[in-house]
Amino acid sequence: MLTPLEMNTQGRFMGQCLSNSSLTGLRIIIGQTASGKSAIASRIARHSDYEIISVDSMKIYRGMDIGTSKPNAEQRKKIRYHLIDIIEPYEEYNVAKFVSDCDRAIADIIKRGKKPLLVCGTPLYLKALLYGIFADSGSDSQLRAEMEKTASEKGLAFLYEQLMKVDPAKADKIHANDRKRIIRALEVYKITGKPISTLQTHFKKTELRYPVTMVGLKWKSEELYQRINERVERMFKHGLVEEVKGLINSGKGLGKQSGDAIGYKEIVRHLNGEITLEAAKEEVKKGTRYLARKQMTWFRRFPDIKWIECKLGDDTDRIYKVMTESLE
RNA sequence: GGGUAGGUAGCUCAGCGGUAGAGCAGUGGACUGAAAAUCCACGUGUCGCCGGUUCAAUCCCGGCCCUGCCCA
Repeated sequence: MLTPLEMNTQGRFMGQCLSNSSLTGLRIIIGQTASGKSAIASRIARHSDYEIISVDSMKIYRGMDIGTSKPNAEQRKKIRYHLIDIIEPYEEYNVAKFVSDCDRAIADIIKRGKKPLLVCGTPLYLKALLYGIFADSGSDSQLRAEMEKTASEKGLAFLYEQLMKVDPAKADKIHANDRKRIIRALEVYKITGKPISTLQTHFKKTELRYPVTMVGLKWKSEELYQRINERVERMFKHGLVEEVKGLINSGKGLGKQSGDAIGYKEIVRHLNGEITLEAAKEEVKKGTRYLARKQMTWFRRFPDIKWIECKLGDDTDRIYKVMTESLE
């Protein structure tokens, strides 16, 4: 039998590859930032044979603990977590790596007779896991740098025109100002000789790579924002600024991707003397609200999510009960 | 009680005799190898209330209510 990773390379559907014990599918908890999904997932895992897989583009970085709300040492003693602390902040990561890392983690958990429980805060990663992603091209940072240079010298429109020539279908789909997507599309064309639009076909499939059961925590935005504000206050109280200072002073510093993390980029600006601490805190709150909104635009498009309505002051036992029943 | 400044979008405020605008906040969407990234789009609100002047009032006049400040 092929491993999930091998099947992914071949771009084939592999849902049936899972053992019989998980026929109802991969259990996935989704929710906006600060929705409480991690806490409830931990509680579920503590009382059963689940292991948690983090589907999160920022929890992968070692040393970025407070700002990404990772599980604490106590929790990690009781529950096994995957795809947390897998690389250094100065290292690079991407969706495709996530898909293969996650496939491997799932297979490993199942092989040991346990059940994976995915907790998703980065919807793109989940989508790529479920639908697959083309495997013909990596990325080329030198090529990107050259194109960035061209863009600043001759204007982005110059690159967009190139894209219109080599891949009109893709050019049509993206906006002429969307620098990153224009550069990526040209990068793929230059590496593979194929238009990226002919490779990016997986998301249109109707069959998923895994059968799934998805449950989501849903909040009214005002109440979620209140939780966000409280959580950001807590992060600062618990030493987020010191954490960022520590990362910078370690010598290696933050990377291009990890340095974009909400809660980190704002504090870096504060430490550089650009903004006050109070302003940084407000920016972190604002950025987190923005993140929550963007997560929701993805979730709205995911099919078959069972939503659990949450309210401030809710009985957490009730949510736990509904959640465990939904995941059966 | 007297004086004074004001009451316009969720907030801070600008504005003008021809029924209104900015910043911030907020909202919707796109998204496949940087995604906590990148990009696109979205501004009707009793202009405090009642009356008057006027062809026409958010704007001018009068009264009232409310808020800040000053004086008693």
